[in-house]
Amino acid sequence: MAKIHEVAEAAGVSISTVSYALSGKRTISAETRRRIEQAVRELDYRPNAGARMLAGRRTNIFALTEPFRADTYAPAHMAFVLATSIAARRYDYDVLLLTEEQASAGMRRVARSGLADAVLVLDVAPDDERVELARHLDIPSVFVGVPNDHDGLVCVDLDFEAAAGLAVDRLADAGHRTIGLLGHPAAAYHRSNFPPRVRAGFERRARERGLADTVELPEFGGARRVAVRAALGVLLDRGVTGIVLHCDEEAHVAALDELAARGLRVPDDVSVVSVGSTFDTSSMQPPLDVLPLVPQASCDLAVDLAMQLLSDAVPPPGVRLVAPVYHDHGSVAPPGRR
Amino acid sequence: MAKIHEVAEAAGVSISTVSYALSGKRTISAETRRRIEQAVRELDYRPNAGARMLAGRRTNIFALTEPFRADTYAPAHMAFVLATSIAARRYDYDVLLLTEEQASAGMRRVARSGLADAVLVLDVAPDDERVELARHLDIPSVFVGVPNDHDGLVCVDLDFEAAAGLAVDRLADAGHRTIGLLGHPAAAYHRSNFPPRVRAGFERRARERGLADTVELPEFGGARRVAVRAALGVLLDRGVTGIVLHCDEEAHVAALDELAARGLRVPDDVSVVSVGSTFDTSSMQPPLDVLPLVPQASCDLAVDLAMQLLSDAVPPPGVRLVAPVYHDHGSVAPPGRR
DNA sequence: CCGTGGTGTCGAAGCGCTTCGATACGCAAG
DNA sequence: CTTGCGTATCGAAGCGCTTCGACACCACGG
Repeated sequence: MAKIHEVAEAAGVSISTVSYALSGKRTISAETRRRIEQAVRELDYRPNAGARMLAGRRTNIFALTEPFRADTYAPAHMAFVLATSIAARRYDYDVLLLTEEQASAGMRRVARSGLADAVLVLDVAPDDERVELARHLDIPSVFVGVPNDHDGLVCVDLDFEAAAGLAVDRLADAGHRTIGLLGHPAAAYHRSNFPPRVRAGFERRARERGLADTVELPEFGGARRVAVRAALGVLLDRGVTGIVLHCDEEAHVAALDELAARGLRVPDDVSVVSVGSTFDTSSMQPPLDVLPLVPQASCDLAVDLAMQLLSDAVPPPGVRLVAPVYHDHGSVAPPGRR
Repeated sequence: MAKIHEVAEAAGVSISTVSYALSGKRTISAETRRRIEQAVRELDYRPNAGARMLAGRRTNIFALTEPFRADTYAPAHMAFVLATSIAARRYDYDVLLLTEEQASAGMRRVARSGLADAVLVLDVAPDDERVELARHLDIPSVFVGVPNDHDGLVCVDLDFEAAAGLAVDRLADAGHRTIGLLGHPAAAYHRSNFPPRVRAGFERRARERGLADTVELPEFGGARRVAVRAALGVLLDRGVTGIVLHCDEEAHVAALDELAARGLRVPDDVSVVSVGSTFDTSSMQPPLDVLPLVPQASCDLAVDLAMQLLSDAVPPPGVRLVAPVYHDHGSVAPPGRR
């Protein structure tokens, strides 16, 4: 592996000139820069990571804490990890994966050994042990997700509440007066930070628009299909004509199957809107309107904020909500043909 | 963050003594070691990662290349990433995640900057671009999976061929004379390294045991269920009484549903064995016998090998196959009641 | 002509650790 | 009493980079 000293020699300049040329922190004449860049290319030079960390007090590494649990829904989490990694690369940062069940241990270890410049916190629980730790860590952190107690933290997330509100609006605008939310199982409301926000947004907007609303949280203990069937039954019995779906892909499919089995067509008999999905609802049978959760949107912003936290223009703590976007796939229509 | 110098001071010894006490590379008296350990605890000391890399020529980091593709089956891949991370922690190693589509770029970058001590290669394709690169890299690598051309590489994997062979044996031992393999879609046979090995093991053992065998690779282009139904139809039409399943969870479920729909009971009418699954087949309806792919087994071994490659007792290149284990859940019985 | 300020480059001092060789000590053997 | 050796510890030299302050040079105005 070539070293900066060899580059300097090849370019006929001093070591420090090479360093400045590469970092751009001091002006270097065009000609000198050209020679240095050529030497770098010829020698296939890349600064040694350890030396850079030690001298520069920059590791160019983000720690990513993602405490994989048994019940973790893999596809969504993988999408977030991937999106974070891609976002980090834009700034020439790499991602160190912390997966230990004792999430705090990893964060503390990495911070104390100066292995990372900042911590990105994924899969945030409403009452997350990492919140308290983040406050006392000596490197900055960004939460992708909003814990209950987020005082002094920098958080990024989709505005789930607004998303649910827009879903309700769409149904109300189409003329529905009785709507229902088919949500994640009740347990998810303690484990994850966003289901409660969807529910709150749903209920608030329903109230504001004067709609009758019902919330059903199927228990997936046994067969998923059975639970979804039961929940859907409750909603339909109450005369629901518009349904907001906030659950995983399997439950979506099960719900659509069940509607079909009951002879109900979407959107002719029932209107459906999906909220906060990370999977593709546009190729379902039928395609569903959706206000998706886009990992890239949150992760790009999270990485941007992390970079700012490392600069001297430190942004203030607070929650940054990403505005939801409505994608129309034709699953909402006026009620009443039933 | 405390530094080694402060630890030395607190323990009343020199810096080098602290270093040796912590690394164990020279003998330190029990009493001195005690004082040092106490100082470390009190100061909450952790060696600075950058300094360690620079001076020690050890980064304590493994790079993990996992080129997430659109068609990646998330749960299995996540399981491997997690297993690797856990295995690495046993040696106080952290994992740096390389996800770039251009997988080689990340490997090269990390190797050239000395960011990692070794590369762990996941999600290996039969004709993987990382193979050639690994040969020319100046840090060692371990492949979890076996590429076609694995000359000079260190590879670890489940012995898929043996697993398929054992599955066939089980069916043959139970008295089945006509068996079928319901495999991954044909495309997977180019993308991944193990489907061909399962197929080869299946066909070879079937031949050895004198069985009639059929291989069906459903195309999941449209609805999964439809494809699985068709493939299963072909197998049953040919008089298959024993089925080996080597496909994803969804296809398993679809296959069992389809059997039930045809009024065929497992194992009374048809025997079924699952091969190389990472998901739980014991809680399916009905529970299925399985020769599972256990991420932990492969990843533990891969990390062990990586550590050896970093030691002076460098193991020879070659393929290390993990022996498959048969888990009986009662889905195989003698044929003929049909 | 000298002073002034901007521009481009260099030398050297670290960053915090590991590790080599040297040293000091005590103890058994000669 | 010296010699030799093993044990426990120390000092100092890097590891490869960043960055600070210094300096040389040139163009400009006075």
